[in-house]
Amino acid sequence: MELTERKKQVLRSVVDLYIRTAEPVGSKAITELPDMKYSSATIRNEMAELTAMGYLEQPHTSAGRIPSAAGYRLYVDELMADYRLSMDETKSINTAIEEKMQQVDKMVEKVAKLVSQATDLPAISVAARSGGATAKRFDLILAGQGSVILVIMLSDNQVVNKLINLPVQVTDSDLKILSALLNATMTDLSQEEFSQDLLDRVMGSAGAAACLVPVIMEFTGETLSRQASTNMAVAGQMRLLGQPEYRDVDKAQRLMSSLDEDALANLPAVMQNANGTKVLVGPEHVAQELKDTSVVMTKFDIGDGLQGMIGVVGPTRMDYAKVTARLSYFAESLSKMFAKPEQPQLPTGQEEAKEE
Amino acid sequence: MELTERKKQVLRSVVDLYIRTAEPVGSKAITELPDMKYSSATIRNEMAELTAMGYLEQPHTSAGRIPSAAGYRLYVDELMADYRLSMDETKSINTAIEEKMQQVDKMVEKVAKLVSQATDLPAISVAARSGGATAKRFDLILAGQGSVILVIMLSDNQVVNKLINLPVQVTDSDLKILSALLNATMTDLSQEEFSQDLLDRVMGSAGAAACLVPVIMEFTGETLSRQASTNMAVAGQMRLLGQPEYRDVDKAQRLMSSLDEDALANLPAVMQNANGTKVLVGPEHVAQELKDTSVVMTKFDIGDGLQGMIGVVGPTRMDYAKVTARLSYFAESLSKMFAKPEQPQLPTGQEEAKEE
DNA sequence: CTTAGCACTCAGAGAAAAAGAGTGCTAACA
DNA sequence: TGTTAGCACTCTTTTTCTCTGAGTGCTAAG
Repeated sequence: MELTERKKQVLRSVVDLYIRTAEPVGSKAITELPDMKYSSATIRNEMAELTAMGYLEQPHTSAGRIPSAAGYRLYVDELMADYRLSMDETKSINTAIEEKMQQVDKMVEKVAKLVSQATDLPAISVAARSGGATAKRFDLILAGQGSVILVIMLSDNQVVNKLINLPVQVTDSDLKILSALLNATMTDLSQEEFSQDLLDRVMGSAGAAACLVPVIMEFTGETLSRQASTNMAVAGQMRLLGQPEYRDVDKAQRLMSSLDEDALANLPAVMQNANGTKVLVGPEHVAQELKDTSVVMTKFDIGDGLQGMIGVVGPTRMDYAKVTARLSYFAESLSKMFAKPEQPQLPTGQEEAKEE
Repeated sequence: MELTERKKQVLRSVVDLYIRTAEPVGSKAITELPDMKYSSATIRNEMAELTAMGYLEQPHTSAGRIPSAAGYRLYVDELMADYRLSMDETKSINTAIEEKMQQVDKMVEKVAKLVSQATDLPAISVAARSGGATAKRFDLILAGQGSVILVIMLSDNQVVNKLINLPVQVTDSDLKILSALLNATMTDLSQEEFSQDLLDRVMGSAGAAACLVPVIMEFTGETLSRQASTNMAVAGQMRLLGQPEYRDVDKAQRLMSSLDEDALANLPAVMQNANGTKVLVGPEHVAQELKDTSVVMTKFDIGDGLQGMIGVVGPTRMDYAKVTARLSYFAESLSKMFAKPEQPQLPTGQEEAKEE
């Protein structure tokens, strides 16, 4: 059987309507659409054939049709109309990004939150390093009696810090000496280069605060390897409840619990060598738990060897056109923001102050 | 009418059962409890009187009784049995705290997450400063061409950082000079002391990187005032769905949306001058939206003038004994952890590395 | 190839009936 | 005087049944 132009038009109409109403679509509803010049009988025939071809399904005999996974696939790949973002939409996305991206290390959480807001669906955001990070700078700060704060700045401009409690007293100048030493010897090293040998070498010249060195080295090593894997956040799970397919609390709950965890860990892998925006429809999923939801995701560039990914999860019946458009725009804006380090990302810094 | 010992016993039984089953409790069910030596008829009489006294209510004539707000109140204040935490529970709380509290500045989020996990209810965690914070140390780090990372360490050991993009080029030594200046002039100042005057003064001696000063000052001021107000996180909203009273998605959604926002902002105020663990039952609430949920909350000490608060939100029918016990223990452990700066919070630092 | 017409199917709404849980009251009992 | 057995009554919940209407597939005519 052939997929004629008219069949495509019918399929598109069914998907469009179903996305809007969440109810099975009957031949009559299609007839009433503008641009549809055929009678319900004709549409019925077409629909019957589309069903036979696997693009539509029927919940039961006397119901209308709903798109099958294959139907959505076709819709996403060929049929759906481009969704043009309105000025308002682009503007609100830009403002959000500008206002929220202040603290570098909370980036992932904030992006997830923003994307979720923009799409009204649960969102996930991941930052992963392709190469390995290195430490760019160490600072040691005395914090009260006997505890020290270690601040490490990574090559990707993330800042991590750790409170270390000491068994012995150290002075401010001890720390100055040690941090100079750390900066001299331990910066720009990849995780693999943190060897026993290095530890011995640093310990040798560490002076009074030597007891800190093993802790610092271990933490640094850990940090570098952790960052190397992934760093991800999920936001807006509750938004699923807004979708009629999740009126059933059990269903919603089942999905939600998987939204927190490993199921999502696989997603970045899917994006690995893909480019642009990718849509995973229902059963095409890697993760079992997500097999009746769809995922839209896209990559963006953070610079300094960091890869970002944002995505949203929703019912298969989600508004792919809108979601894809917003997500792509988001990715674009984020890439742009990270891409121009010479150029202030905010006009010139008057708005810097606004936070949260 | 008098609240006899037997009436109390009946009331306690009703609340206990209702907490466990979420179903109205009938006289028969009470009879079947061990330690209940009266017939259902007697219990019925008692229940009728408890209802008249306002401690119980009847959803409809032919249903059992459920506790009224007053009933819960009495239960919480006098009736409920102490819940003894098992070794497992205390251990898992301690391990969680030890493992997760590495990054000082992500404390609030992590505590919220942990508390929610421990109670299986949505949790909120707040850190608020009684006095004002001050900056303890400034660092400026050159990050690629034309952008600088500002790291501020606050008097409460929190570390905040901000990426600043520059309209002009600065060198590493410019930054050294400027940060020395900042550390000399801007540390230990409360928010109010950040005046135009100070700005002028610092600008005057700032040298090459002077253009950074306004941005830094503004950010610092903002940070101090923001930290001074509150810093809060909510976690585990979805856990509400596990409660039978929220099988109704609309209801759940309504509550959830208020869980994110202002409704909670009032809670810390309630704790202001209270001590220990506090229970707010349903209609006793400040926040309209929460009027048919209960909140259990408790304070803990972060040290350095910081006050912490943790709390959970749940149906009025929550297991107060268990929740209160866990929450109190949590608060205690956290206080302990923050209270001993001379003493390593982890044995001696071998485990420091574990993160996430 | 398209369309009008029609018999047929089946989910969902509603009404009616049946079941069951729990009560309040009375009267007997210790 | 406090306790309990017994019973009629109330009202929710569950089940069963009927009915309605949307939507279909097929046939035959345009």
